[in-house]
Amino acid sequence: MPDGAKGELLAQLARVGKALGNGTRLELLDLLAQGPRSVAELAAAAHLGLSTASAHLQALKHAGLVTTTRYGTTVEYALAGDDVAALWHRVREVATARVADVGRAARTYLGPDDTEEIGREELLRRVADGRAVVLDVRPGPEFAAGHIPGAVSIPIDELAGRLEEIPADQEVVAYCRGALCVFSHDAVRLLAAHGRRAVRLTDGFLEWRLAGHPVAGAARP
Amino acid sequence: MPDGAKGELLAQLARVGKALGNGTRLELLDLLAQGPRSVAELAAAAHLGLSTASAHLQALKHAGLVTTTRYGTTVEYALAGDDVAALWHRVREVATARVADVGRAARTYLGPDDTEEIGREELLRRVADGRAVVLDVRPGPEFAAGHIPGAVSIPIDELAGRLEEIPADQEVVAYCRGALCVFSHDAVRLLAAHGRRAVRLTDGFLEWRLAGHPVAGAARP
DNA sequence: ACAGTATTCCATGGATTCATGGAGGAGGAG
DNA sequence: CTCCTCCTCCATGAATCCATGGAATACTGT
Repeated sequence: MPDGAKGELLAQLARVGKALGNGTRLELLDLLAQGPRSVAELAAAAHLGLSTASAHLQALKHAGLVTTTRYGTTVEYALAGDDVAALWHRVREVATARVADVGRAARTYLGPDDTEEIGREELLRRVADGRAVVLDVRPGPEFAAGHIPGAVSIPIDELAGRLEEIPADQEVVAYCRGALCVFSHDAVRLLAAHGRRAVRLTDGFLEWRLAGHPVAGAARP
Repeated sequence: MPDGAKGELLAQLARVGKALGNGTRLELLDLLAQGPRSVAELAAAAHLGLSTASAHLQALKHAGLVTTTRYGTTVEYALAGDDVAALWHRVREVATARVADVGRAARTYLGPDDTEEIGREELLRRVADGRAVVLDVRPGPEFAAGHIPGAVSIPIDELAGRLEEIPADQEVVAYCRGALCVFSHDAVRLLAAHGRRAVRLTDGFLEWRLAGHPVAGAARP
């Protein structure tokens, strides 16, 4: 890399890349793609120490990928914009398509390919027909920060104990955070094991939002 | 970042980010976005030692962003696909929009904002009207690997000595690699200094190709 | 087989990144 | 003012990354 103005420009661009070059930061970015969260919440959700989470969040902020807002004593981090969400989505897409080990790791993490998936348009069609109910299995705060209009929220942790809340005469379309999120896979398996007809959305809420579909409940206090 | 399957998946995804986290690699990626090149060519174009260039190219390959093909004794590196070009474009877009220092470094590198720019559609319109001639000021090999149909190739280094090759009765639309490439800025300034009416394409060939416009001369032997 | 060219491999020292625990600072409630 | 909560800053040692020059490898042409 040359010194001088060009080198300086490239070095600045590389800051964005560096921010994406750490699994912990990617996990935080993935959480933030679902909605704004405080440092403590993010640390808990990602099973990180507070210092560690804070440091990584500041690295993301320094790279311009997230912004902060102070509410009293808590600091809320949020994605800097939908272009950042699109960047994160593109990274996953390229990695999935181009790195064989990513496909392997994804299969290990998501489990066997035994669940049926449908696209966003097919979901809309089935809901319009009254054939399907949409089930959001993400943790409660993420549902609250925004979800597919009409979806029912039952976090995956509580699903086993709340099966009777789901109307028995319709099929279920479960979704979660995005293409590499395990919750919807687990939900479909759990529902199928209880004799319910269930499929999952191919990707998740991030892709739904990026595709420009309407979002419910995204108000900020 | 948790251990286990999820941590493994995130670590794999981070490999793509790490590959983007170094200015030298970004420069190589930017060159490869213009077309396939050998190691020696890339090293020369980026002013790198051969060992250094080779090591970085292998890092990009390990992250799945580029592929290699052997032709006799030379190894040709190429972008793994247009999804990688789109990723690189998105990184620049986010960095430009979100990191103040990038905007500053870009202005320093590209020079004062004294050149008129037009979009791709406007370029097509002016060419269709016979009002404008399109000038490709990238180095010869990049023009050969693909260019805007009908464009004339005069590398920026040779432009000062080849001004008479450009028809005097039309205005010039100069373009180069992409949004952060300095050649077209320099070309417009040079032409204007010689009394020619010249504007530049807002971005460059990378964006032209990604937008799905036709490309000439991209044949591979 | 031999010489020549293009590329990769390897060893090295210096710089950067990382996780972590404890101190420090900012704001709110009493 | 004082405690309390939430978060940031700081120091540290281990791990990783980086540029570089010289040796080793792969292939071509003779």
